[in-house]
Amino acid sequence: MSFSICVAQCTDSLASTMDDQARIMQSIGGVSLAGHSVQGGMPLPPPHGHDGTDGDGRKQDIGDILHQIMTITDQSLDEAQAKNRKHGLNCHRMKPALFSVLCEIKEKTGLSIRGAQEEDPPDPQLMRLDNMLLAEGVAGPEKGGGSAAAAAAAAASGGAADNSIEHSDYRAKLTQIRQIYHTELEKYEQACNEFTTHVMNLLREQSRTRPISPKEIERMVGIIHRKFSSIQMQLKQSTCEAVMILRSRFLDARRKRRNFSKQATEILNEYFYSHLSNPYPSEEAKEELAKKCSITVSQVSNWFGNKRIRYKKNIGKFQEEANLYAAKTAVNAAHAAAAAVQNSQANSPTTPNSGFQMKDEEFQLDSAESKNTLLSNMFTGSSGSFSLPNTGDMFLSMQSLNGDSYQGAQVGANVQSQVDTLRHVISQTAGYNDALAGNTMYSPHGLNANGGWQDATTPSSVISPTEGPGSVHSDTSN
DNA sequence: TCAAATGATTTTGT
DNA sequence: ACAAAATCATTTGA
Repeated sequence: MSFSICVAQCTDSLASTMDDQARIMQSIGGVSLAGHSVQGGMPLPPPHGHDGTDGDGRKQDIGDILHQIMTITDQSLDEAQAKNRKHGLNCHRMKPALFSVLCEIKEKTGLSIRGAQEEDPPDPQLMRLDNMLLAEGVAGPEKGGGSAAAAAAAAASGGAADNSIEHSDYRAKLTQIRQIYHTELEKYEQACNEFTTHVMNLLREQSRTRPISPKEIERMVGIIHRKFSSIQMQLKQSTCEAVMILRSRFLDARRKRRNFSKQATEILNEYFYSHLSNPYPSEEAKEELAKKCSITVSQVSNWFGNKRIRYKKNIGKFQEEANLYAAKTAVNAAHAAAAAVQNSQANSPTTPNSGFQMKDEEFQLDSAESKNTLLSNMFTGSSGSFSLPNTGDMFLSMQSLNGDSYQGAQVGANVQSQVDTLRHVISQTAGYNDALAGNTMYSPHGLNANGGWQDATTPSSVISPTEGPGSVHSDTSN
């Protein structure tokens, strides 16, 4: 990617900092060299000037040497020739003197290290990127961090998108990004180290011809590192972007929606229709449903939210479904009730509602519909005439089965919800037109006049005194 | 290919 | 914070 460009940039700017020094030297040299025009590449002049004028000769001498130094820095260093020349310069008798002069000049110009650059404070932007990469599992400890990151990502995106097939795909891509990131990072580090040692060597060598304090070297190293870390930041940034794109593509549940399994839908529907008067599962109930359906709790919440609204919007459309599930749970209810009654009879012979004993065999019918008819027949009586007060009484008695007052043996399954279901069945068949007669209790679906559920305020328990006797508060499910 | 169904998200109200 | 309502984006079945 932009690696080579960045390195080039870095080298450029580094070169420019070195140019600065060269320029300073040039300006220093420029003063004393005025008027001279010695071209580079010349062998060292004879140690001493020709004629007597001592000052003049020495001046020229120094000028020559300086110029040669300049030429050396200007020229490429890799020629073997240059080595010889450098050596010659280093061994020149004027060298120590020149060196000390340079030191002096340098001190006067106060070039050394101004401000020392304050141990660069941690860049907040970089920190943010680092944190994010760590959270996404791109940076940080080797393998295994990926799954944690995926989980974190899932949690961040609303808790949905559970461990599924898509996740493995996502993880594979994330690993790919991770690998690229790490190889690039390694490359940068290597390049940075190489470059640093190269510059250090260069400076060390130069320090023989000009004064370079260790602080200066340090500063130079700092510059290099800063340059490279800015490159690293670019890498981190683009990695973050890549992860973001990946995440939005793979973890956006809306895109990758999957219908729940039939079984899950069944379970949810069963719960919904058997708690029709108050279809607000408690937190525990949600958890249990989630476990049963192998979906998340928030998915359960979503499902109930959708279901409530859609049911309410078009009750007619759901009628059939409601009947189906009502019948289904009614069968279960019958099972449970039968078991419970038998159980309780064993314990206390005076258990009420003995008329509610149903035998399993009575429900061995193949279609839900026929079950339903059977049930409604049961409750409406053979004549088909359905009297509201009777059913009301019946439910009262049924509720007493599960009421607080009931001290007998434990009633097996959730009789409350079963009552709900049964009531629904009845309302579907005979009792429905009677609902207009003013008894809201038998209006289907537990919806009140305002279109709200009868006790939507508290999802679990709390019986409101205004409710009819048949009102059910469920959520003691099991 | 299309409409219906459906799971998820966003907006709004409390 | 939670639920209703509206909406979106996808799946499914004809």
